[in-house]
Amino acid sequence: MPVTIKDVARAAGVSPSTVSRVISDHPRISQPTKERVRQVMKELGYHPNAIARSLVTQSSRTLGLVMSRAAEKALANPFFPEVIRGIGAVANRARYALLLSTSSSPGRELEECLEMLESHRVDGVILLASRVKDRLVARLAREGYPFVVVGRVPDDSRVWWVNNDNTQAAREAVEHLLDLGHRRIACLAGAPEYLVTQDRVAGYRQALEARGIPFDPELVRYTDFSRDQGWQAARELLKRSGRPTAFFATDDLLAWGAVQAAADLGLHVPGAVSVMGFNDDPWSAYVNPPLTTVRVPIFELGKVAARLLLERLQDPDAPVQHVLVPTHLVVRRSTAPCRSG
Amino acid sequence: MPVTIKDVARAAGVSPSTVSRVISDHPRISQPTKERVRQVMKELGYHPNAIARSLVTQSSRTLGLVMSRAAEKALANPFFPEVIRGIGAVANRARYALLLSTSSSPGRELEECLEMLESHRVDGVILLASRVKDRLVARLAREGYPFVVVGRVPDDSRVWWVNNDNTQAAREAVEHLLDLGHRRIACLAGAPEYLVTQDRVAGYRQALEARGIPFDPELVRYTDFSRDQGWQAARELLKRSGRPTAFFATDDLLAWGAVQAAADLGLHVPGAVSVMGFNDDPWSAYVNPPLTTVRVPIFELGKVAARLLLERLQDPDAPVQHVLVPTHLVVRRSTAPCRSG
DNA sequence: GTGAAAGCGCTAACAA
DNA sequence: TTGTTAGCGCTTTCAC
Repeated sequence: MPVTIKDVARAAGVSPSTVSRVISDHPRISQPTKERVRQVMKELGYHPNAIARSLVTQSSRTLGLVMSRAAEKALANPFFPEVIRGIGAVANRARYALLLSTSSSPGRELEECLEMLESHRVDGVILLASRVKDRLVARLAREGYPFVVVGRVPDDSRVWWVNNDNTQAAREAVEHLLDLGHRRIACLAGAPEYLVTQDRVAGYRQALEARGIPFDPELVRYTDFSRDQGWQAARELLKRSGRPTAFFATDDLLAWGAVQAAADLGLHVPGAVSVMGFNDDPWSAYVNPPLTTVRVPIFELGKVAARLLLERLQDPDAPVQHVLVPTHLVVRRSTAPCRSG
Repeated sequence: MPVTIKDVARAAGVSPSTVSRVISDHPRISQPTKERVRQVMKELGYHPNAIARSLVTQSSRTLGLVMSRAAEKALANPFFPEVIRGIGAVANRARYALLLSTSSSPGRELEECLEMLESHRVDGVILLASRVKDRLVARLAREGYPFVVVGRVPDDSRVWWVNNDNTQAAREAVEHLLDLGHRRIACLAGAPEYLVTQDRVAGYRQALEARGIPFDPELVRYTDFSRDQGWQAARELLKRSGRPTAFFATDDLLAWGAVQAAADLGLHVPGAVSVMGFNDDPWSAYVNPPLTTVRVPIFELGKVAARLLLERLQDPDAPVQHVLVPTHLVVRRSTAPCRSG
C-alpha cells in the first residue's frame, strides 16, 4: 500500500538500486537520472522506510536515554528536561532520533536499557546519573555497548562520561558559608545511592575539615531529590537544640524545602538561617529569596554527552573520553553572614 | 556476529519459524519444544531484533512525541515533562517506546513529525498543544496518520484529542477574582498563536462581561510562556496610572513573573495586587506566596493521550474520541480581597 | 553509470 | 505440532 522503492524504480524506468543510490546521493549516478528519479519520488510521495534501511545498515540512527531512576520520578526534577534539551539539540543536528526509556522501576531499567540495545532499536545510550553500585554501567561495559554516562562512574577507566567536579564545587560552596562565619552547617543530601550525592557530601566534609571543624554525621540527612524531603529533613534539624545556622543542600529542590521549613518555623532566610543550593534550576533565581547555589551547566552537560556518544558511534575504536565541565558559585540572597556567634 | 533466529533454530534442531513461534508464545507449540528453544536462546544470549520484526509486522511499537514548539524551549516549561511522564507511564505498561522529536524550529517540526511517521519509525504521534492555525494537524489528518492532540483543535470533528475546558476554567478563575472585589483585572496571556491562550483569554473576557465589566484590550498582554515575559508585561501594566488590582495569568510561569514584578515595585502580593495563575506547576504551591491557580491534571492528560492513541492504533476504525479532563481552582495565598475600592 | 541478485532478521501463510 | 517458502523494503557487492 505505501509506495516503495520498487514503485519508484518502475515509474522512473530504472532499477531499485539506482533509486537507492539517488536517495543517498551517490556520486556515480548521472545528473539527469537523479533528477528524473527525484521527480518521480515527489510525484508518488515516496518516503524511504527507515526500518528497512536500519535492518540492512545495522544502525537505527537513534540514541537511547535512560534516566536511572523511574522516569516518572526523574522528570519531576528540572535537571532532566534540561539535559534532554542539550542532548536533543546535538542529536537533532546530527539527524539522530531520541528514544526515551520509560521504565517505572529501577529494576526494570536495566532490562529496558539492554532491551533497547539488544533489539537494535538504538545505536547507543546515554545514562543520566549513575548509582553507587550500578549494575547497569558494569553490564553495558562488559557487553561492549556504546554508551556515555552523565555523572561520575565508580571505576571509570573504560567508561565514557561527562561530569562536573561535584566535590570541588561543593567544597567551594561550603567555604562560602564558612566565610560568612557559619560553623554549624547542616547538609541536606540527596539519595545516598547516587554518586553525585556522595561526591557533594564529600566536598562538604572536606571544606569543614580543612577549617578544623569536625564532621558531624548528625548534621547530614540523606533523603531523595524532592522538595518535600528537604522540607522534612530541614524541619527536624531546625527543631533540635543547637540548630544549624546554615544549610548546604545537594539540590536546589532540597534547598527550597529548607527555605520553606525555616519560614514555617518563623526563621528568616537568610537572616536567621542561610541556605545554599546546588544545580541552579531555572526557577532558583526567581524564588523568594533567590537561591545562592552552584551553577551547573546542565544544558551543556547534555550537549557534550550527545557529542561524545556520536563520536563513539562513528569510531568504535576511539579512545575513552572524559569531560569535566566547569561550575561556579552564584551568590544570591539566601545566604548571609552568620549572626549567632 | 550477533546471534540470530537461525542460530537458535540450528542449535535447537528446529526451524526458524518454530523459534519465532516460541518468541511470541504461540499456543500450538509443544511445551517441550518451547522449553528447549528457550533454553537455547538463553545459552546463546539471543535477543530478537526489533527492527527486523518491525519490518515485517509493519509496526515499530513506538509512539512519537511532538512538542509543537522548539523542543529546546518547550522542555523549559514544567508542563512538558509532566505530560511526558503521563504518556510514558501508559506507554511503558503497553510495552511501547517513546520517540522524542527534537526539532529546533517550528518550521522543521512539521517536517520532522511527518518524517517519523512516513519512515515508519513510529506507529502514531501525540502532539503536545496545537497552534491556532496548525498546518501540522491538518496535514496529519489529511494523510490519515494516527495521532492524538493534547489540547484543543480548531476543527475537531475528525481529530482525536484530550483537553481540559480552558474557557470554563478561566472563567471560574476570574470569577474568583471578581468575587474578591477586583474590577481592574489584567490578563497576562501566553503566546497568541496557541489555542490554549485563546481559550483562556475567552474565559477571562466572558467572566468580566457576565458581570457587566467591559473588556479592555489594553489590559491584555500577549507574551509567551516564560517568567521573564510575565515579569515585563506585568511591570508595564503596574507602572501605568490606574494600575490593575489583580492579574489573571494563563500560565503559572507568567503569574510568577507578575508576583516578582509587583515585588520589585514594592507592591505586596496579595496585599496590593492579587495574582492568579494557571496549570498548577509542581513548584507553584511552594513559592512565596503560594500561587492561587487552576489545577490542570497534566499527568492525567498525558495518560489519556497515550491511552487514546493506543486504542486508535489497535483499532484503526475506532470512532473519534474526545476527552475532557476536569480542572479545579486551587485557592492559595496570592489572591486576596481588593483593598482599593 | 546502471542492473541483477543476494541478504539484513524476522514473521506468516500454506503445507504436511 | 512443525517445516517450507516467500517476502517486509532497503542496501550493496559484483557484473556489465
